[in-house]
Parts: sequence; structure tokens; C-alpha cells
Amino acid sequence: MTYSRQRNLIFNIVRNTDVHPTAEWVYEQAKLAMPTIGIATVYRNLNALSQTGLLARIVSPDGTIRFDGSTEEHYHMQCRKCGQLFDLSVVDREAFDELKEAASRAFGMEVENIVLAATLFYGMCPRCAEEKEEEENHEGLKRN
Amino acid sequence: MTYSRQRNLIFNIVRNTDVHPTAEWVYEQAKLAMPTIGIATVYRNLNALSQTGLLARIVSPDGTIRFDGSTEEHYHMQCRKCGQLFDLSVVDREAFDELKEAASRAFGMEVENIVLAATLFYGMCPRCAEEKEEEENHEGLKRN
DNA sequence: TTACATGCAAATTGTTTGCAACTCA
DNA sequence: TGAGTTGCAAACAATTTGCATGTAA
Repeated sequence: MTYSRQRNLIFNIVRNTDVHPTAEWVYEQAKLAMPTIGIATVYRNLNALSQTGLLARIVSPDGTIRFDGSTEEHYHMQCRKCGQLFDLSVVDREAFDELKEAASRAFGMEVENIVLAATLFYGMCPRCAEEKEEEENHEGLKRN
Repeated sequence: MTYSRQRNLIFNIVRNTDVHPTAEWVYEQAKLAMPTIGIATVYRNLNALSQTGLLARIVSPDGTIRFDGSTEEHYHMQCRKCGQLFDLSVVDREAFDELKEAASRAFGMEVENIVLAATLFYGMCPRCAEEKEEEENHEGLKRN
């Protein structure tokens, strides 16, 4: 892949954040460093970079397409209150393999993988859990 | 939710198929029974029906939005050759719960659920597995 | 009768493409 | 130099919205 200032910039923007950005977000960031950059360039490069495996392209469960600078095997957890995506490099391998085997038996075909992009754990992050507890305390006071 | 001929038709189309249709597919089917129906009506009703939980809205890993008449807890498996989605009502509960617990420990937050829409197992369906084997046999012959 | 639903067309959003100018190797 | 890349604008696809009309309760 040929070098270009734009491609390099886009690659670094995605690699140096952990927000799992959308193309639009990358475009906004890129404009800060290079105001004349076009959105088509951003799309072309995000696609090129993820096709060659330098970036990962993930489909979030709401259907929006996001990019991820970390292409290693890892999983995402989304907070059901604030929506933030968290990374985790490895989930307990044994439990994961066991699920894969159970699924193979149940489906009657060999499950080769559980697609990374589609693996999402769902719960509440510590900050939101705390906030929610506070809210419930306030409600409790009102009730008295 | 108010009754209408269109809403009823759309609901039945989705409920009576297991192809996990896109909005476009539902529109094509609906036109067969009601040629004057508009695509906006299809979208509005698919959204309304899935918001009230009468249908499930699922995001397939390629990012396309699909609907599913079965709103019970179940999982999908996609064949990596032909792309077909298969249903399975229950995967081994124990292995699933164990994964959930392992993930909770690893993330340091309670995993409440693994989102259904995002749970996809990936492999090859029996027909495609057979086809692939045949293809490999032919290649084998050529090599001799 | 009135709140809600429809069909149509226009608007919106997210993404891709054609093309002439430019840039990296 | 020549293949590959860019910025711009136009094209596209999927989905939503505005509005006048129609329908269910």
C-alpha cells in the first residue's frame, strides 16, 4: 500500500484512540490536523486499511460501523447506560471453548468461531452503576 | 397499537418465514398481496412492531438490518459459504452461564446478558460442507 | 369524530464513485 | 514517469419525514 500523508494521519487517529470511532468521528479529527481533507478520502482509507488488516472494522449491535486500531483478538462490553464500549483482550479461554463445543453439538455443525465483531457483553460500567445507585438513593429519600 | 390491514400483513409475512428478512424483502412480499402498499409503510410498521416487541430487529454481522418473527431467546449461526442464517432455540445453558461469569470476572463488571442480536456462531452448514469436500476431491483429481 | 395510519414524494443520512489534478516511489 | 491517491461534486442506497387523504374504533 502506497504511503500518503492522509492515510498515515487516518491510521494514527484510529490507532491512538480507544473510542471505537465511526468514519464521521475520524473525519472530524482528521480535519483538525488537515482542514482540506475530504470525507471520501477518509472512507477510502478506512476501507483500505481494514481490508488489509491494519485496522479492524466492527459492526456495533445498533448497526453503526466502527473502526478499531487493535486488531488482536479481543471482546467488547457495552454499558447499557452510557453506551461506551470497553475492551478486553481475552475472556476465559476455557469457558469460551466450552461454549463453542456446546454450540457445535446443538447446531449439528462445527462452530469454527464466534465472530469477534458480533461478540458483545452487555451490562453497566462502574461509573454508571454508581450513578444509578445514587439516583436510587435520592428516590428513596423522596419516598420518605 | 391500532389495527390496519397493512400492519397485519407485514406482521404475518415476517412471522411466517424463517429467512430473517430485510425491510426490502418484506416490501417485495407485501406488494404481491397488496400492490399499492408503500415502502414507508413497511419501514414504519417494522419499526413499530419491533419497538413493541412483537418482532425482533437484528443486526447481522455485515451490518444489514434484519427482522425476525421469533422473539423468544434464540441464537443464530451463519454459514460462511452460503451466508444463510440458522436458528437454534437454546444453546447449552451451563456453558453459556459459565461464559457470562468468566466475562464478569474479566471485565470487573457484572455481565447481565450477551445481546441476542450480537450472538452469532460461525461455521459451515452441512450442504456447503459437502460441496466444499466435493470441490476438494475434484482438485485432488486434477493434481494427479 | 378524532386519533392514528397510509401512500406519495421529498428530504436525510451514510457511503461510494467519476474525474481531473496531484504526489509518492 | 506512472501507478496510485486526493479533493470535489455528483451519485447511490437505505431509511425517515411532511403532508393531504383515508380508515379504525
